[in-house]
Amino acid sequence: MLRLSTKGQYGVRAMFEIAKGDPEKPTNIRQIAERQDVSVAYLEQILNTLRRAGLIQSIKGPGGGYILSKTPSEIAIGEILKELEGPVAITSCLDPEEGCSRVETCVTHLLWRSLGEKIQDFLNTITLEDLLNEEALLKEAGTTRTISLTWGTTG
Amino acid sequence: MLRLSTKGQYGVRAMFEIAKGDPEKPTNIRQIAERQDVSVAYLEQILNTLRRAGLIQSIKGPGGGYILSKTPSEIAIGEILKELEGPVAITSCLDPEEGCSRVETCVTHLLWRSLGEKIQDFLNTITLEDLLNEEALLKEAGTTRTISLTWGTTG
DNA sequence: AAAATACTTTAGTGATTTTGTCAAGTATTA
DNA sequence: TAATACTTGACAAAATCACTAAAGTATTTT
Ligand code: FES
Ligand code: FES
Repeated sequence: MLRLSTKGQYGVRAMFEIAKGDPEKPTNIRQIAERQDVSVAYLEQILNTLRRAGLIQSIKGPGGGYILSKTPSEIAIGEILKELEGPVAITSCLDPEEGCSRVETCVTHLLWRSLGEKIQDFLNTITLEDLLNEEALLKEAGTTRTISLTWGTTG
Repeated sequence: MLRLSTKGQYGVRAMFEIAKGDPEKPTNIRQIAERQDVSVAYLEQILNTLRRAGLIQSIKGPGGGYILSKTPSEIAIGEILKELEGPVAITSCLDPEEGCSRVETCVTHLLWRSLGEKIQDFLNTITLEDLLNEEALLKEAGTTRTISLTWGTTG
């Protein structure tokens, strides 16, 4: 339950891949596609959305590609997902575009709203920089799984 | 994003409706359907799943219906959803039945896992009793929205 | 100017999932 | 034994997902 679409997943992975690159040298779409194992055509859609949202910039011509509009620490995962999948809305009742007449008296509504806010908070806290740091830790530890996540459950 | 299917939503609402009833007198399916505005046929599917999972018991014959197998405080929302929608799995990589070869080195995987665990923890903390208490508060406050949720975001 | 590179945009499509409905049961009790 | 009520499995319309395809626009190098 509560699955994220591939669009959101690929979007985050693509942003991560761009973040890993040199801020001066754009990462081109084929590199992203290859490293993250996603089709170029599908990535085009995704990166386009993210560019229109202002999260990345594109540079055309030979040697072109994509760069981040802000530093990795300023880009939260929640922002990326929001652009690709809209705001967190556990139920249609919570969707600004749909709504529900029961809202006023519905107890479960409060539950879903509360859960949604918790998720949103979490996603807005984690940034691309956190992912970069995490990868550094992963490599250090070799194949051993890192537990020292600042956003882990044990914390 | 991250929408719950209606099956899960209706399931929780149905369980709440049963929890509201007298533990001695079963709530019949038509009452649930009417009060929660869901079709009887669809509810049958849902309640059947929940019964097989042991969360509710059915009582046949005239005056029959459904009762909870445990007290409301012993039934977490997470249990209900798990039966109707399977475990939380933000990505297919996290699904026990699917998996992914990248798991070992994938940073985003750690992110989704962490988020999933947070959601799971939350859903396992809230019980039907919490919902009952919340409704009592709601009625007390009239149309004013209650903010005093123990599981609210204001903490 | 021309060619190469690379991003941009819009359509369309097959597979899958969701959201139910329908119909024919079985079990229990007044 | 009739009425009530739960049980089960099959099925289907609708929506969403996860892409693919193709033609276009912009920029830079030669
Ligand atoms: S059913 Fe829509 S708010 Fe509860
Ligand atoms: S893509 Fe499957 S674990 Fe990251």
